[in-house]
Amino acid sequence: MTVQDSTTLLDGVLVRLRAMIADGELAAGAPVREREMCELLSVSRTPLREALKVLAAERLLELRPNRGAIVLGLTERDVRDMFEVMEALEATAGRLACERASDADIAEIQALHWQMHAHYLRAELEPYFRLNQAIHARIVDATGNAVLQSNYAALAARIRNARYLANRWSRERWDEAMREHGLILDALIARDGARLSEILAGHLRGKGAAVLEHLQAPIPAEAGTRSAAAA
Amino acid sequence: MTVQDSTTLLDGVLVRLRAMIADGELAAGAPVREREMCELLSVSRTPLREALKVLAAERLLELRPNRGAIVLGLTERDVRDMFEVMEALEATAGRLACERASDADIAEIQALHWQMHAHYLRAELEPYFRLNQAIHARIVDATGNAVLQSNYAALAARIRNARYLANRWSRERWDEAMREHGLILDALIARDGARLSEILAGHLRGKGAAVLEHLQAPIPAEAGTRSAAAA
DNA sequence: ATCTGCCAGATTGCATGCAATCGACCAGGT
DNA sequence: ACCTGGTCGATTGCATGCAATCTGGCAGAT
Repeated sequence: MTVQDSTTLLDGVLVRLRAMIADGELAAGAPVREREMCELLSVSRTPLREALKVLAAERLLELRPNRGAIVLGLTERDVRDMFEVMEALEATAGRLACERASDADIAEIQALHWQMHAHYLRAELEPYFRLNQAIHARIVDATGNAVLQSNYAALAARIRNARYLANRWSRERWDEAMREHGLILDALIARDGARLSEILAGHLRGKGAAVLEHLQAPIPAEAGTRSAAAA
Repeated sequence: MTVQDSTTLLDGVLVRLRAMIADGELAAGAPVREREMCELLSVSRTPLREALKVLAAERLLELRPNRGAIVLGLTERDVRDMFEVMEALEATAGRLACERASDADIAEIQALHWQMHAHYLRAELEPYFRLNQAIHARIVDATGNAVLQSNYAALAARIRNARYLANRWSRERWDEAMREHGLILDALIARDGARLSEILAGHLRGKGAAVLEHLQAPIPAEAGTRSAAAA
């Protein structure tokens, strides 16, 4: 699939660049040169430049005037801040989802849960994570709140681009997370909003703590000052 | 102040357009034609087009391929969704602010509070609202969480552009809001995070309910489908 | 040896030209 | 009278050219 398949070149470039960042193809700190990227994507500078501006507004890139763009990494502070906000969003999502989710929504989340559980048993990290993210996203979606959804998705995308976070889970943490997911499912099925909200918040705190712990030693190429480009 | 004073034309255009939308100079549903706006701002199409893309990503505009951009209005659903998210964010902000705010932060918020109170007594709506927004923003800032800050600011900006929301407060609602603000200040000074969090959430719910109530009758020019342009 | 000033290459910021697309209007047919 | 098909004007999407800015290296002075 090339960039040209989209309705507009800009859209295609956006999709492609976001994927490249999320997949680590463009690592944190990597410079993004206009002409170079133009050749790679086979588009002219105009749509590419427009895409860079949008991605900068999403805090995925940093634009340094006259000096090009670089992929924004996450500082420890960023991760901490983001988990705090995600905790707030998911807690609210849990409460609302219990009120508003359709039975079909819950059934689907349940199905995802057991799929994930199977991967957990087989210690298949990659698909486990994919389903994990899907479950959390589905809970948020089940609130029917589009604003909540998009804010959550934006944060999730930014965190995902720090791929190294996913490595080196301790077995204990994994077991604990899986246990928590069991409680999450129970609360959702019981439509106990207060309980689900609390569990999700605790789950996020645990996740955040684990991530931050593993963020101490392996400090990857870190770059990017906090200068607000266009937010 | 013209657009040219900024470091880059794009930045200038962004600031200017955001202000025009927030001030209602560009009303909801109004089309934004490139050439027209270029003349108005005295820039060429390139920086203007880049700005439009960014504003679309911020959900302030909607880009319709080959048909130009229009200013996005807020549906009742949008407002409801946004207040739900703001409630979550402010609740978290209240809790964190009590832990982390410096005494100077609190003193400043206190000063803003009494200024606002003075305007309340004189029934000066406009400055009252300005200070109201400033107080809430300051509480969020006091958490030191940049992610929380920017997410909150983005929502506040989108809501602010629906200016009609500010009109026709009932006296009762105003009194109640002022009372609540007194409690907010008390809790903050006492650094009682749990209490502040709860009060802020309730305050937001009240605000949201009041806004939605007044949103029933005066349905202004509404426009914009929910098609995600580039989010 | 270190520092300062300058120059050249590279890269971005902006302006503009061209082609493709969309919407409105009008003519013709049923 | 209503509907269908086609054309024209307007507007956007994209490509490219030019000037301004920044980086790195080098020469010369202290």
